[in-house]
Amino acid sequence: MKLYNSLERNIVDFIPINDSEVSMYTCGPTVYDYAHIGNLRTYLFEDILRRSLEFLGYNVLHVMNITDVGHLSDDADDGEDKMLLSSRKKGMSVWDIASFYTEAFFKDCERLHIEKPHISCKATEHIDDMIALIKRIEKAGYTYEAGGNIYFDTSKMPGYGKLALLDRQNQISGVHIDIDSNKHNPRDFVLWFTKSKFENQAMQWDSPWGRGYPGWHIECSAMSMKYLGETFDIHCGGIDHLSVHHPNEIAQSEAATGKKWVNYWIHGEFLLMDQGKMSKSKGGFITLQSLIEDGYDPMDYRFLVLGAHYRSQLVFSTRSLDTARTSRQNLTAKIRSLLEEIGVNCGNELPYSQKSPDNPYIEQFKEDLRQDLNMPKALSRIWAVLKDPDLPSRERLSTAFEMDNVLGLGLKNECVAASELTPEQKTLIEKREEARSLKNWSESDRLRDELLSQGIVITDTPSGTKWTVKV
RNA sequence: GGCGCCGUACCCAAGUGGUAAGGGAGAGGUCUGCAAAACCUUUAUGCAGCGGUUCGAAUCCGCUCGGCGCCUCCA
Repeated sequence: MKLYNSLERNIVDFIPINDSEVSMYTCGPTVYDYAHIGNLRTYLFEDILRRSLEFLGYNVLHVMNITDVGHLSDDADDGEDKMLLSSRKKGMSVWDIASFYTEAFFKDCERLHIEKPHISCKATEHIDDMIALIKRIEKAGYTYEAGGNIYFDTSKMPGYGKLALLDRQNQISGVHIDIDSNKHNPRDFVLWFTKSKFENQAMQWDSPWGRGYPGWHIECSAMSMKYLGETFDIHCGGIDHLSVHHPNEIAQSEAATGKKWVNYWIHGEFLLMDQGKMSKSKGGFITLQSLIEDGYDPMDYRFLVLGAHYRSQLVFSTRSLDTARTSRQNLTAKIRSLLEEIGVNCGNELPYSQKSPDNPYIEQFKEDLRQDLNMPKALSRIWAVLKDPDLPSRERLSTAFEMDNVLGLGLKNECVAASELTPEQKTLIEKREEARSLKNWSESDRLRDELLSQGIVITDTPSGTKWTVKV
């Protein structure tokens, strides 16, 4: 397996710490609002990575955090707390906001066939772990107190910012940087806040440094190490985390343990709108729900995402989603016609075996996955299989279903309805057959239109008249 | 201003120095009373432009033009 490791800025061989066991941590959502489809692209990418690893024979332990602690809208000690802002707007408590959007998030994931992490951990349930970790960092000498807050001193960390190539960047630029005057260095960040300027700050905890709440970055370090150990294989997230969040996570984790923390950093690129990136803070974002209300199937969006490599920016448009929908519908239609051909109806046992079919397509498919998750290419293999005239229908299907373990399009749920027609509709079809045999075309066309208005699509084939339910 | 990424047909998109996958859309055809579907065929002597390295470049190097992201909360 080859993967692009952001740490090395290169595609490298993936070698887990323990043979075929893979420990993987993915940065989860901050639950103060719905996820937008840009957020969801990242979770789709992580799902595909996990499924690919599993398909290639690895045992994956997947941990994801739920950020349900309020965070400041910027890294300085000012700005609005997003959770608080949201709770004020909706007239709910911060705790209710968190649980409401957590549920909404998992519902979206389910609709997109994103596998649930083995462990989903809430920040608010791990405050003790964070405090313990900050203590370790403090003991190791990487912190200072200023203005009531505990800061991480980045100047004490030799390789700080390696991931983001920060050493190559010109920090003092013309662009504004609101420097928190308590910081010794602009890149320093808060581990623990005690000075909240918000009234009625609902989320506060006691700590050795005073009553307050944790900094933004510490939760990922504390929880990932708790469940995956002090060094683990893979850490994923959106590309935006490459420059601030992840370097800070690395700095504090490695300061605490003195060892390398994560071996492979894998980042998903952004989904862009015509005008630029989609962002929570700028508003105007698209949710999965809104796509569904516009008549799309969540699988249309999954299909769209599968069509681009995870490290490429993907520009979203109605047109591209329409194309994905058409293409996916063609794919499922092909599946259904093969099922029909071998006489499998809804409810029947599918012609699927656990054993990998003995044809070259699966091996090619695996090779595509091994090449840094080349999903567009992997996806093209399914067309090749389904269209291969030399392969028996049954084998085409079982190969496609096998591939779908990674693609996650739910192809096994496709089936041909055995009988859903009302007696009246059956009569209409019979009447039409009669009219056709008498070459009474106007009558037969009228009956076809009538059935169509009831959602029944009639097609005449060489082997007789067939009907399908309009999608 | 600094850092990084990208420019492949009408659209999306893969491409690992050796002669351009796949999907949409379009065009022709087979079939058909018609329609739809299905199937077949077809659509880039060229990969932003210009130089260079090489027997050979979409792939490597340089420059130019254009797009995007980051440097500030962000998937």
